[in-house]
Amino acid sequence: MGKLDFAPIADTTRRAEIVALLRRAILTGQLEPGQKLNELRIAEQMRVSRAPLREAMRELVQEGILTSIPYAGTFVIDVTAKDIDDAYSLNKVLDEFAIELTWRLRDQRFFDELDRRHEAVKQATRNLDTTRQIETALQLHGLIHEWADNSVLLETWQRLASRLQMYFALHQRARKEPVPAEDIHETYVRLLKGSDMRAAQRHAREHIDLDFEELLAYARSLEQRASKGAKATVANRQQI
Amino acid sequence: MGKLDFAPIADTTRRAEIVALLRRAILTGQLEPGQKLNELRIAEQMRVSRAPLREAMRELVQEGILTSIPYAGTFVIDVTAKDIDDAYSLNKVLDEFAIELTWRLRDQRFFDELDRRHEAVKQATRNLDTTRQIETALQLHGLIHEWADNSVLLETWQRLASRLQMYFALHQRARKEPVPAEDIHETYVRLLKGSDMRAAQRHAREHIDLDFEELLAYARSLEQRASKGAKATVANRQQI
DNA sequence: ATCAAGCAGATTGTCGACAATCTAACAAGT
DNA sequence: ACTTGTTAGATTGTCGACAATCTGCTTGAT
Repeated sequence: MGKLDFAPIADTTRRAEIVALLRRAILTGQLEPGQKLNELRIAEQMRVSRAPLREAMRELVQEGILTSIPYAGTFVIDVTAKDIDDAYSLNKVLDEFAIELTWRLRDQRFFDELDRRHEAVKQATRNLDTTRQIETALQLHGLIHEWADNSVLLETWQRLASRLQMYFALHQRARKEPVPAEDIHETYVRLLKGSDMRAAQRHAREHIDLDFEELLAYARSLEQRASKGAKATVANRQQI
Repeated sequence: MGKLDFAPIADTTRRAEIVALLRRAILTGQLEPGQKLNELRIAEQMRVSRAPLREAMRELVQEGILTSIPYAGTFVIDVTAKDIDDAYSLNKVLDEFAIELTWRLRDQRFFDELDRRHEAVKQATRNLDTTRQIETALQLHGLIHEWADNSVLLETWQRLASRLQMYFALHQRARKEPVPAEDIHETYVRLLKGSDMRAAQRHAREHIDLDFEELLAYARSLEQRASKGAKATVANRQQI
């Protein structure tokens, strides 16, 4: 009997595929915040009945990237500057905790994986693939949460990462300029490889690694515009 | 125009009521960990079709208290000692963060609400209503998260609190002895009213306020038993 | 002109039935 | 005895249709 360990086979329900499709559409910004999801239309587009689609939407509502109002519809969550700020501040706390848990568990496999993900970010940056750049950067940051061996922390992080990805995608789509070429994750990776845990934690708490300041400024500017134009966000709601 | 603020009217979908019913059943321990939820049977019992029931179950899966295996069924999550430990250690981190955020926002209304919830715990304790005691204790601890004015933190706490409630309910049902009569929350409340934030945070991090040690010991004993009887947890799976 | 009542039209919520898949029991072969 | 096929039953996944609810427009009265 060989000691080969197989990976679990893929979920073969329509529901699971719909969840993946919708999540991707939302996180990449193809579905904009506030936008209403018309069940009939989406179901027809996907060649699927409404039952699995509705179940998928229920999952994404609980995942925090959709919101549902009975008999009115299901919408992509609206993003406010406060939401971003809240998410970011909690993120810092979780990072600090994850570093603490991960620290003594670091080994060669950890360092290798860290380099691998770091390299993926750099490659996406070189390719000017902004969507992938966001994705890989979050995966790089997610490693400490995966490695921390705390399932509840990991779940929490993944929920948070979904939103962060959405926020950044939103931001990237808004600004037309190319992404920064320099490597902003260099320090982060170096500290995680080092021997000073406190320094790594401090970096997580203090350093704006993911361009958050710019993201926040963008969100605030959006709200300025919205408050001037009365209920602009509502008016902008489109149907898919 | 009066400045009366109305509460949102109740959700009138079957789905929402089913979610509430199921959640209550799980958190009070009426549905045991590992137990399978038979859709047809539950739907008949609730006089509801499977569609809203399934949607409700999808929500609870994402909420983390149910788990689903395609074409096999949906089960109440299994509880391991590690799960409890993970949840508790994250809980401490979140508490510390919540205290930091709440601290400068404390006002008379906060203190009043703190006392009100504290009183509710004491009353449930006097009445020997263990289920309600757990519920009120978690509501007491939840106040700092509600007050912190960070929506992401609050969401995260609520997910965590669901699990904690489930764990404690499990424990309480197992031990036949009456609950402790003394008031273990006295110090917690006093520190939250005081002026030393660090002390309050230290208390949250160090003091075992919610009988966690005993809960952990119980969970570990369960696993001891399980490992002896091979796959006892699976064998014990009952249908509702 | 303003406002309430009421009437389509569209959309969400729910239902019952059917299809796909799993489980367990049994039979047959080695 | 042990594995491998087969089959019947039960359960989950999906579908199409109907009911409940909302939205916006029209109508009519003041």
